[in-house]
Amino acid sequence: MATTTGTTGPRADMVRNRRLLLDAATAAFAEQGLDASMGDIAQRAGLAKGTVFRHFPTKEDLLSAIMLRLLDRLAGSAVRLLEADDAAAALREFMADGVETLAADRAFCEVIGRPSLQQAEVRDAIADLCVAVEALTARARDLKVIRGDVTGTDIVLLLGGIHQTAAPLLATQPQAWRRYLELALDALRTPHPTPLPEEPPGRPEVSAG
Amino acid sequence: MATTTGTTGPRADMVRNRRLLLDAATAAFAEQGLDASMGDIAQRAGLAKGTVFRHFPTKEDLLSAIMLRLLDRLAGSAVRLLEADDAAAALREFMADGVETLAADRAFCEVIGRPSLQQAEVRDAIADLCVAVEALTARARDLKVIRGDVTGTDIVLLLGGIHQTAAPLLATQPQAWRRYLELALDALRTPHPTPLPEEPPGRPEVSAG
DNA sequence: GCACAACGTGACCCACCGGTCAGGTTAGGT
DNA sequence: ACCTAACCTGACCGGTGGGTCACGTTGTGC
Repeated sequence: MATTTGTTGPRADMVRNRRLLLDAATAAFAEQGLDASMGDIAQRAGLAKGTVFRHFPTKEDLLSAIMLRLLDRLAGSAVRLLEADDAAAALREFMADGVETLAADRAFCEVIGRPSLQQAEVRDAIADLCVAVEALTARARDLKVIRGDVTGTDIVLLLGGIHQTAAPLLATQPQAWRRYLELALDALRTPHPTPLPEEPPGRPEVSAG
Repeated sequence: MATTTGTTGPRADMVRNRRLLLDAATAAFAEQGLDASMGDIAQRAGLAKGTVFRHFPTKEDLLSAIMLRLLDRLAGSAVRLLEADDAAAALREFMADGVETLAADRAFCEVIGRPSLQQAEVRDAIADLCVAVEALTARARDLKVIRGDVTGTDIVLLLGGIHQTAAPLLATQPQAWRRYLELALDALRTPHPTPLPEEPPGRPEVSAG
């Protein structure tokens, strides 16, 4: 009987190298976006290029693995915040977390903004995230702390928008996104707004006034 | 006496080719972003690669020329709208124009969001745009149709943010940006908001209540 | 219509990138 | 200690991109 599950699990160095690779790739993609090269990632991990391709057959596969990590983390954050007492504060905290995550990761921004770059798994993970956030949003909506015509998908999309608004200032004012997060929150709190055009996919239900 | 100005102006075919190049590059950059290649641009223009580099020594020079064109157009639009009767409608129209411009041009989005890609001329043109938009914004602010702590720079930055918010939906809902423009306008109209943190550069003056 | 400078051309250079593979290396069971 | 399969390695390949340059072509003033 092996020390790992069933039919002789993966070798120890492979597990270790996979971690090294994921960490190196996370850093490289975060800094350089999709332009990060496989060679550079291998070098950061202290491994040969071939090893990268043994673990991830294509660059897209590696990218997807990292995007899934991030998306899962955000979805987990949303689920955890569902238990918070203050629904408005929970939503704000989630959004701050999301925007900061985007600000720290160029590749994440690029992938989120362009579905054509997303593999099926990533699209699914984004959909899952929208569902989780919809729960968070619904609570705030029901308590009337945000307007009734905003969906979870809106919130997720806004993360990218808020970050992009502040992006040009990122180098000189790393905290500038806070300004535009507050602006967005003011929009969400608008008391008796004219309804927004075109519901986005995700939750076509509009809470009755 | 030459047919052109003073010291034997540029040759006729050069002027024509420059136009062809700018048009081809505009289209290529709009569709493919910064990944558009000089070879592709030459082909679109029906010219040889060498000709492109004769007119624009580097890819960045060509890119800058095109960004300047766009930025000038937007600044002109802002100045023109200063004469409109309805300040609020003028601001909305400017923003709609800006967001639509971004939605139609990938390279513009990429350059706007990353100052490290901007040559000095482009940065100056963006600053000029912010000044023009500040005039537009000041009118609306003075008439109290938008909150007092929003600057022209905010408006310019918001263009990128609004577009980015809708970007993931662009393929399936080309008009989705309208939803987020309305959301942004609601934020701008917030009556008695808590002041936003950290004024952006551009107009540190906050109109007195 | 001539002559020359300005301009256009496309083959060429080099660096880099994603991806492959034959052969050396090592972990881990016995 | 030893064997083997799993794993790592780095040289290698085809393709592409930005940029150059010697040469042919053409617009333009005289």
